Amino acid sequence: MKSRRDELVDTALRLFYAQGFHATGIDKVLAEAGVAKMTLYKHFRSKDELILAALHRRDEQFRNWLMGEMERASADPRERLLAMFDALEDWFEGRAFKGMGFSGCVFINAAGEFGDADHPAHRSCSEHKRLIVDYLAKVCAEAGASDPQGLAEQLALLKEGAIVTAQVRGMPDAAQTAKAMARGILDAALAA
Amino acid sequence: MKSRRDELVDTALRLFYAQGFHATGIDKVLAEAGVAKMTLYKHFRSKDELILAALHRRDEQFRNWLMGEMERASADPRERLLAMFDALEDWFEGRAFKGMGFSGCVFINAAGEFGDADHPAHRSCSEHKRLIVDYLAKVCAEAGASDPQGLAEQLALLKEGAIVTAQVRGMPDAAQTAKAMARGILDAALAA
DNA sequence: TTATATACAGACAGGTCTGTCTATTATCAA
DNA sequence: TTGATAATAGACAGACCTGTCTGTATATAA
Repeated sequence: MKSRRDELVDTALRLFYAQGFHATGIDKVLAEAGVAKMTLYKHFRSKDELILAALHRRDEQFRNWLMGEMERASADPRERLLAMFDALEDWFEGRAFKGMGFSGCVFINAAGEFGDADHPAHRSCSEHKRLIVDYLAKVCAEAGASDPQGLAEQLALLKEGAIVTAQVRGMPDAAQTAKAMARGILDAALAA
Repeated sequence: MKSRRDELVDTALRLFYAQGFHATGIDKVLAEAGVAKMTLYKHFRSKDELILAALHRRDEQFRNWLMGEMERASADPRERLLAMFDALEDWFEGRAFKGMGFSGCVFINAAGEFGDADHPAHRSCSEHKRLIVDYLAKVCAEAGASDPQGLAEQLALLKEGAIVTAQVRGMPDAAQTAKAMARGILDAALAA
């Protein structure tokens, strides 16, 4: 059973993601979560703290989902890396997270709203992206890449490009465009 | 000499870009521009209209800059395409637009704040990205690509990925990562 | 039962936001 | 000079924002 705190964080994440951080008021979160204001301020010191909690939840949720999809797709590291882009396509098409249609990457959105690189929310976004690159590098190493870090950076860059293209231009097929490019990169990098 | 309207649009663009759209109040724009409130509301019906005007100005400014840099770099279409990523690096390092440090792409940021794809601001962002792809496709055609549109989509995706990586993770060298990938793509696509 | 912790509803203060209004000043052309 | 245009400062309304406070209800555990 979900605690009131979880209820708040889940609702906040959903609204922040769909409508933005500054555009979403505390009262809207409270009304949708069915929670009293004092309950929020007992669990969090401020809206900023709620924002950080929502980003933290999303980090776990998203990485668990992505790694799960990749590992479910294949046992072969190279295929796992390519499977990332199929997972992205599911996400872009709205099939990945129930109750949350695709509105781009909440971390890219947050980095835009909290432009100062030293802002805690911005740092949290940077950290999320780094963790994903770390995971990709691990899989690249398993695939026998000579420069797993560099290869992971390239694949991550393709992922970001696909997300932005899907969101800003409404082109979910950007996932397959990126996948085709990834195939070329992997062919070159893993042709030992 | 700059008109009051231009003063407003330039100031608004600078503040919206650095601090976000919802986080930037009209009063801040007015104070920085040194313009009275009624002057703003004589030129624009609402803040939303000012936002659209700022995005429109940025569209012209950015595309003029990018196309200028590419055409200045070389007369060879293939080299022009690669020069895009050197221009991006200048931008990421803060050398491109005076008075405006790098805070990502204002269109990506706006699409995040105005998540609804039907919102006029979001549509304006989509349009900007499309115009850039169109230009890239033209240069790809000049380079003799068999599928200039498809190639342009790939290069644009690399560009978006580099921008996001540079902003969210503070890695301006993402431009060179993208350039290396672009070279591989172009080698394959233009190997007639 | 009694004590304790948790959550509730709702009012409230103090600030900020957009957009409107009035009244005044500056500019420039006929 | 006269008249028209444009911009000014600054008050204002009404809405919304975050965060605090009071007083009440509920549930759990000793």
